[in-house]
Amino acid sequence: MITEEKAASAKNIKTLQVIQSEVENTNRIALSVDCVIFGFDESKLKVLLIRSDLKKFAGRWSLLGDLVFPQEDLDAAAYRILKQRTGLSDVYLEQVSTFGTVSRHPAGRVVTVAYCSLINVQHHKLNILDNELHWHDIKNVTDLAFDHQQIFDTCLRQLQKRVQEHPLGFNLLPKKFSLRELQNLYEAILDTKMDRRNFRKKFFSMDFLIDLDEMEQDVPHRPGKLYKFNYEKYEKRKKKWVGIDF
Amino acid sequence: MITEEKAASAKNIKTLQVIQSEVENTNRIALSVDCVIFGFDESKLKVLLIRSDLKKFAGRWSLLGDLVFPQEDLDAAAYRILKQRTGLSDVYLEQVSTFGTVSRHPAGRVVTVAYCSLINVQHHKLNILDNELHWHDIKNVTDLAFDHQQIFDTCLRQLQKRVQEHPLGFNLLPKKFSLRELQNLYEAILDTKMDRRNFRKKFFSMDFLIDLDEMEQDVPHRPGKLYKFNYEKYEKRKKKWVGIDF
DNA sequence: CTATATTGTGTAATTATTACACATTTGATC
DNA sequence: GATCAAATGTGTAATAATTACACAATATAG
Repeated sequence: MITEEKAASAKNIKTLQVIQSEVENTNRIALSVDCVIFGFDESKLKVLLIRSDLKKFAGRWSLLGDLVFPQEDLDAAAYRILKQRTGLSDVYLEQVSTFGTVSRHPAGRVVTVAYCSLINVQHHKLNILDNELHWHDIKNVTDLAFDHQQIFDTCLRQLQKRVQEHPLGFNLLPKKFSLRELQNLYEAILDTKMDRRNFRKKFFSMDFLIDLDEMEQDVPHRPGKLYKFNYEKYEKRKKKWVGIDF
Repeated sequence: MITEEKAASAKNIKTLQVIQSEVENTNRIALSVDCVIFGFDESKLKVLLIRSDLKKFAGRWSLLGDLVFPQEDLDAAAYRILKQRTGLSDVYLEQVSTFGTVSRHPAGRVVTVAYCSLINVQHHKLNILDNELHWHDIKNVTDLAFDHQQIFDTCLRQLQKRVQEHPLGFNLLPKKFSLRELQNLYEAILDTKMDRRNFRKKFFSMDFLIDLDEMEQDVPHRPGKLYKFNYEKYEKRKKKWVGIDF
C-alpha cells in the first residue's frame, strides 16, 4: 500500500481507496437503457413506441426504457427492461450508442444506453400490458419525448448500414418469404427503390437462399416462390472483407 | 398530478416523483470513460497506454480513463480525461461502445464508455505528466488491466472497419505523405499486404490526393512524391452508398 | 561506379454492376 | 370461360471495378 500511495503522490494518480470512495460517493449517476425495437409489417418498417407518461412530454411518444439496477449487468438490464415493457424475451438486443448530456432527462442526470433489435411482428406476439404501446411506421416518427428522436435516428442509421453488410433483414421476415417481400424490406429500410431483376440476380448469386418449392398463398395475383435463408452456409463462408471505398 | 398518478397505477408506470427518487437515490452507478488513442510511427500502428497503479493489476497496462462527473456531459468528460492524462486537446474523440458488467472494476460498480481517437504521433507532442505513459505497438498489446483488453479489441476492430469506409487514416499521417507511407498505414491497420500498383491505382482513381510536387527527404533510396488529402473535395462528393454485400 | 532499395508505370483477364422489356401466371370480375 | 389487373420470372449487352503480374528508372550508400 505504501508503494501505491507513493506512486500516487509522485504521479498524481489515485489509490484504490480514493477510487473506491469516488465510486461509492459523490460521483454516481443514474444509468438507463432505451430499446429501439424495429418490426416489418404491411411492407413498412415499424418501431415500437410507448406513450410518455411525464407531464412535460404529455401526448408524445417515447422509446422503451428504464433504469439499470446497481447489481445488474448492462446487457441483462436491456433484456429485463424489454421483457418488462413488452413481454418479449427471445430476441437479440444489440448495443448501439450511449447518450449522456447533462440535461437530457427532466428527473435529473440520467445517462442512457441505446439498444436495438429487429423482430418479426407476426411471430412475436406482444404482451401488451400497456395499451399505449404501439407499432409506428418509421415515416411518422417525429417529435419523440426526451432526446429519443436523436436516439431513434442514430439507431435507424445504424440499421441501414448494418443491413447492407449482414443478413439481419431476415429477422424481420417470416421464416418463409418471397423475393418480393425481401425486396420490400430492403426498400423500406433503406428508403430507396431497387431494380427487381438485379435484386434477384444479386441474391441468387450469393447463393444463400433455399428454394422451398412452395408458393405464396392468398395473394391477389400470381404467387411467388418461397425461400428461407441458409444461415449455416452464411456462417461458414463469412468473408473477411478488405477493401478501401469512400 | 392526479392524472399522472392514476395513469401510473392503472398502467404500472412511474410518476415523475418516483423516477426522481430513483434517479437521486438507490439506483446510481459510477460512470467512467476510457480512451483508446491510436497513433502511427515507424510503419507500425500504436496505442497509448498507461501503467495501472492498482495492486491487483500490478505491472499491467491500461487505457486512459477516469470517472465522469455528475454535472458534466459525457463527451466533455472524454475530452477532459484525455487532456488530463496526456495534455492532448485538439483531437477528435469518437464514442465506440459501453461496457457494463457488474464486476469489471475492483473498486465497485463502474460502467465505462470507450472513446477512440487517431492522432499523428509527430504533430501531437504528449505532455507526459506521467512517465508511465507510452506508445505500444498494437502487436504487443496483450493482457491489459480490467476488461481493457476487450475494450481495446473492440476499438481496433471498429477502426479496421471504419478506415476502409472513411478517410480516417490521414489523421495518423503527416500532412505531407508518400504513397508508400499511406500503404504502410493501411497494411498496419488492416494487418494485411496489398499490391502496390493496385493500391496506387485505387487512390489515384478516387482522385482525392493532391500532388504537392515535392519529394521525400532523407530517405536512403529513390524518394517518392508527396501528397496531401483533399478534404474539401471529399466532403462535397461524399456518396450515399447503397448496396448489399455480405 | 556499383550495389541496393524503392519508385513509377500498363495491360489483360475476370468479376461485378447497371440499365432495360416481354411473356407468363394467378386471382378477381364480369 | 373470357378478360383484366397485378405481379412473377427471365437474359443480355455495356460499363466499371478488381485482380494478378514484371520491368525500367532513380536516388543513396559505400
